[in-house]
Amino acid sequence: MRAESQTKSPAIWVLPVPTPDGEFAAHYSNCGLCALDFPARKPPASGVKASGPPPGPDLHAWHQATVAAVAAVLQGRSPAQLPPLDLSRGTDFQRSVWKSLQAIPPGRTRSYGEIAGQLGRPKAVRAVGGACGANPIPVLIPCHRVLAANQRLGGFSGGLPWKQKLLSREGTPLPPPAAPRP
DNA sequence: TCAACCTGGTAGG
DNA sequence: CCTACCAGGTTGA
Repeated sequence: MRAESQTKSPAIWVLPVPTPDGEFAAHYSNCGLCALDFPARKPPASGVKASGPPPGPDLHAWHQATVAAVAAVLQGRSPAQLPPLDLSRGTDFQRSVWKSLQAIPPGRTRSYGEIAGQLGRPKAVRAVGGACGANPIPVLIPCHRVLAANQRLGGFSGGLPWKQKLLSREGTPLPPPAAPRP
């Protein structure tokens, strides 16, 4: 046995994550959850998309944890447990940002500048925004809890409506109809 | 090398 | 309150 072609074929399994807000799609590598997609209007992956080598030890256990974790966040609560996260495809900077995001509890928010300063790069505010946008596992890695200065919403790759919905679920006071206006 | 980014702060109306 | 503009770190082509 030898590594046949693991260079370009990560072998990803995609499983559906049913929730009251739609069906998310969880992508797993042999190292854990590597991506989470928001509900699509027409999810092509309503099943398993296996291809190549065998999955991790317990793909089922991982997925069970994912489903429970996503459900918890959608209810504005902190997940009791997370599946192993495979963030290997991110840069060091991005991983450090994502790690900081995981430290933000539900109902609390930070600004891009706060995250940047926390990482020792107070000027890298824009880079932090970029890292948030590159977050492969939204919801579980709460990039939605990062607001712009002035408590404005800022942006969101997954769509601002989702950012608002997630924040309101955890009781975060959204900027009044006077300040916002992206 | 260059442009794009989920920003931030300042200046002016 | 709102637009305009510049400074700025990191990333991917």
